[in-house]
Amino acid sequence: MRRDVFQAIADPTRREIICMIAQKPLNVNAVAGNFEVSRTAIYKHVKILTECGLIVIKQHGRERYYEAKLQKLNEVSDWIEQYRKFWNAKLDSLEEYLNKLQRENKITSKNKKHGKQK
Amino acid sequence: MRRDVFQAIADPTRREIICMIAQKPLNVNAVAGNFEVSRTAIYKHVKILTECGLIVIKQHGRERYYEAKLQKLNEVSDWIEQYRKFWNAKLDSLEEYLNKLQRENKITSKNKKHGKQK
DNA sequence: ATTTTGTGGAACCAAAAGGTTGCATATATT
DNA sequence: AATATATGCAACCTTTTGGTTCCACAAAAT
Repeated sequence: MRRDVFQAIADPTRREIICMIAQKPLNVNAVAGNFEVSRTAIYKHVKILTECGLIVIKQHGRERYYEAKLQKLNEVSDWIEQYRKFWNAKLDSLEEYLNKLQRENKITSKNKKHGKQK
Repeated sequence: MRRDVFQAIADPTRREIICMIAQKPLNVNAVAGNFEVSRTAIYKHVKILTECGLIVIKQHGRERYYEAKLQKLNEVSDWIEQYRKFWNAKLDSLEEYLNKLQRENKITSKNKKHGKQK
């Protein structure tokens, strides 16, 4: 039973749940009311989210409110950030290419001006 | 057969594969050589990664080199970024609290100065 | 020409994931 | 006290996932 943030956010339903309770804390029924699936199914998703620390539970009488605690998402964005330089490098060389095109275009424009100006 | 980036990076083996070929393009055997599992297992992981666009294949003779193409990871980091304000907000109020503590401490220090200066 | 190497993929399997119904229990409401 | 509501969770089912072995085929190497 692997339970890390990467796996937690892999499921679209769980991402929706995160979206909902990030706005304001809700209890299971309130969350389940917005889905087709049963309360138990939502309960299981929420359990996974609490087990990996993306949600905390605040009890009020018999009701339990789920609160988003999304700092753990940093694990994911940190992992992604280490690769950003790779695709930025690619984009940089694209930019360079475009600049080169532009320089060439300038020359062409000059030629045009000289050769075809009306 | 859902095939989105969130699900693709959920598996730790696939994240390792991404890490490896981000350094330099490799073929299946080279990748599989670094894992305990079979070539076929790696082949399947790579297939998933290509199907969601995180990897492209460059063929050289009978060899196929996998290249990382990680721009799609933006989908994930964009999703995370929309929530950063939530946990930053929490950090902000912590900072405010610390500032308040510091202000109170200043007053205490002043009192100390007045009362206990040598 | 024959053998070796690199690869894709079918067929199969066990475990995990995501769902359900049904029941127990604690807290509010009447 | 009796009823209604909010919740946790066991038991069960189906589909997906991650793995395997085995075979086919194309390109290199001998």
